Amino acid sequence: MDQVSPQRKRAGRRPTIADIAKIVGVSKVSVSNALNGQPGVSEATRARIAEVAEEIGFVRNSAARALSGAKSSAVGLALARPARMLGTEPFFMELIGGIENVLSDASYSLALQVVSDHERGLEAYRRWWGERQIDGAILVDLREDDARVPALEEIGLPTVVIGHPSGSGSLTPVWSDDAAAIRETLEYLAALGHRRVGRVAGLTGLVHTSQRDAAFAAVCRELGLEAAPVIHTDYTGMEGARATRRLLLSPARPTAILYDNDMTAVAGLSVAQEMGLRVPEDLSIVAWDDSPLVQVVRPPLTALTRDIHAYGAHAARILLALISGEKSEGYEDAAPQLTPRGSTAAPPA
Amino acid sequence: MDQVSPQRKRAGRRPTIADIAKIVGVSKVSVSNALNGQPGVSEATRARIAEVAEEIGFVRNSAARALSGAKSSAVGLALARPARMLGTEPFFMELIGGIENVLSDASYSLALQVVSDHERGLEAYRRWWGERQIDGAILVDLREDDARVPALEEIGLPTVVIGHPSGSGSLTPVWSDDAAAIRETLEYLAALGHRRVGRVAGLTGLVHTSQRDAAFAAVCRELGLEAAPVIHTDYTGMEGARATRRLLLSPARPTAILYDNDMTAVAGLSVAQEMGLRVPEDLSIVAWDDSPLVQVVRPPLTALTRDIHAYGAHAARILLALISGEKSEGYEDAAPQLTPRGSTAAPPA
DNA sequence: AACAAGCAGTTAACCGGTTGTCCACGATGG
DNA sequence: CCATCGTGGACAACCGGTTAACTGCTTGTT
Repeated sequence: MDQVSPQRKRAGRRPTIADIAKIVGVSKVSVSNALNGQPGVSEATRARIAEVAEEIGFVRNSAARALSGAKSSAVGLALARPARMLGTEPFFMELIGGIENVLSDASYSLALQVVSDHERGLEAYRRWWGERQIDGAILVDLREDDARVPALEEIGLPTVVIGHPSGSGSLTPVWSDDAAAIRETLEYLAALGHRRVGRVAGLTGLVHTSQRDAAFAAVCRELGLEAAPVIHTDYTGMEGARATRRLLLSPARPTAILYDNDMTAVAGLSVAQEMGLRVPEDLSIVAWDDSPLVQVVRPPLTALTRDIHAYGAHAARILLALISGEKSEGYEDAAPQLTPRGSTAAPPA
Repeated sequence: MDQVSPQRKRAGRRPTIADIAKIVGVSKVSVSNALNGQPGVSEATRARIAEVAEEIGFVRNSAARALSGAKSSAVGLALARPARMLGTEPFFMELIGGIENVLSDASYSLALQVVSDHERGLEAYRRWWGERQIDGAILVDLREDDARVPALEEIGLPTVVIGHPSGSGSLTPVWSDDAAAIRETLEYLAALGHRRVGRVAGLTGLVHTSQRDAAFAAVCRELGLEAAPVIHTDYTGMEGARATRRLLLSPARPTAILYDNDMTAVAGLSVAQEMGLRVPEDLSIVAWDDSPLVQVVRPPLTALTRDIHAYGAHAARILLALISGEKSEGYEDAAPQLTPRGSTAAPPA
């Protein structure tokens, strides 16, 4: 009866299990058990409860449930980027799409926060965890000596790191073999006859950047290629253009350039064409990450294709497994595949 | 004392206000009030409580707070897109960046769900609301006769619609004057001497598409321009290329084309160049939405610039106001500004 | 002097589920 | 015929924080 006069009976009060209990004539507990498939409720009552719940439009109050120690059915992802740069990165949207796909099948939702740097990102994870908002976390943009790794290890939050195991500590990594992709690309360029290959790389400090740097140097040496200087950028078109200009004006101008993302590659293409170089006759271009962008320019760019969507999906799947208590060694995703298009050819004689 | 023996005393129990209360020697309520800046607590006690809270690393349990009818400090955004298409749309990432910026200052987080269609999107909003996961919602991709509008009106969730007031019902709209932008563009093209202008539009059924369609037709008539057929696309490069091809092969080939987003414009540029047309000498191109993408191609594209980041920020700010009970008429953002670049010039004689 | 008002706190109840404990009832078994 | 067991279900306590109502006590008013 005390249900009838709460201090502030809101007009559109949402139905609770107590309402169902009253209607069916059983206790709250039975309703809870019935709705959760717990034993101790007869089939008949169970059916009746389900029916009434449906009828009055009952929705579980996840706050109440979480309060009683249950899961919160959400995972967190803090993206450390200057917000204005996000739009230029198809990568993350695709990744998020893949993650979401898996999560929503499990009725999990994704808490997303865009922060300015890793420090604030860590704060976000801490807050989410403190408030029991999330059951697990996904870490991206792994850096060398990333402070977030030990921090998340300490609070014991199930976490999947998108990045190479070498930097993920005891957290579960999901990664791809970038070195293999570099090798495939350089072998391809060497076979075409290129002897001097440049590289426009991404942000220094990121684990995958230095891994690619290392692989690039190693494979060049191995294949007897002359490695032009590696120039690091922030992935924007502007820096990609500048880096390309520097490479093309250097005394030892490369005959092919490998870019770390699609945007810098497209910018590089424009710069080359502006400088009167024909692509691919005078300069070959390879972009890391296939995307509509690299396919829409002329010539369409040879690219390292990977299924980013699947990548995100794998990460999410493993995270869900971790949350449900399973152990996981992580997952090595397929290495990026070289997709030759019109931007690569034999170097000028 | 009952604190000491809960049925399952987890090892790393997180501190609660009861712990603080015990240490400081006051009641839970005083702690709650102190921490929330409520009156009824002396400055001294307040300081002491803050100190202890900091010391033992207290974090509010938002589930418990939400259970007591408080806000959940999150807003929801369900994005209805085939997940794989997201990456191609800088627009949304920028928008989300802007939203996030404002939200995080208010310690709000954004619940994001990528769904396949509006129906599933509505489900997401319903679930979030039912579970008290969100205090407000943001609606994008407004369609004509959008079923989500009456649904959200009915459940009474504070909602901001990104889209024109004509379709937002009693929900609060945030929009920009697309008609003005169309007018500015067409006047500019007319002044250059163009007489026949084509348009590669976005998805039919979206409110802003038909608004632009209508404005385009009206202004063409007004200026005495011959409107080439409007071709609708799904915003992808592929359809943009196809549409461009159709326009350029039509008997009444336009001398200028206005595209509804950056991707189709860039695709159109490539198609034109492939067909041997020089841009801007033979064909002028204008892209809706400025982005790194349109600036990185050659020639860089004349574009309708708008500050999407600010757009998202405005929406978020208004939503927060709605949540705190204020009324709002909505907000008309600045109309997109024409930014002339190298892709527009006088038509061939 | 008497009373209202304000301040700093307290206690109890409550939000909506979940969990541990206990009970009544009927069937089973020896 | 009585002890045992299994089953559907009830009851109370609890999760952690918020709100309403109330209690002393100090201060200001008239």
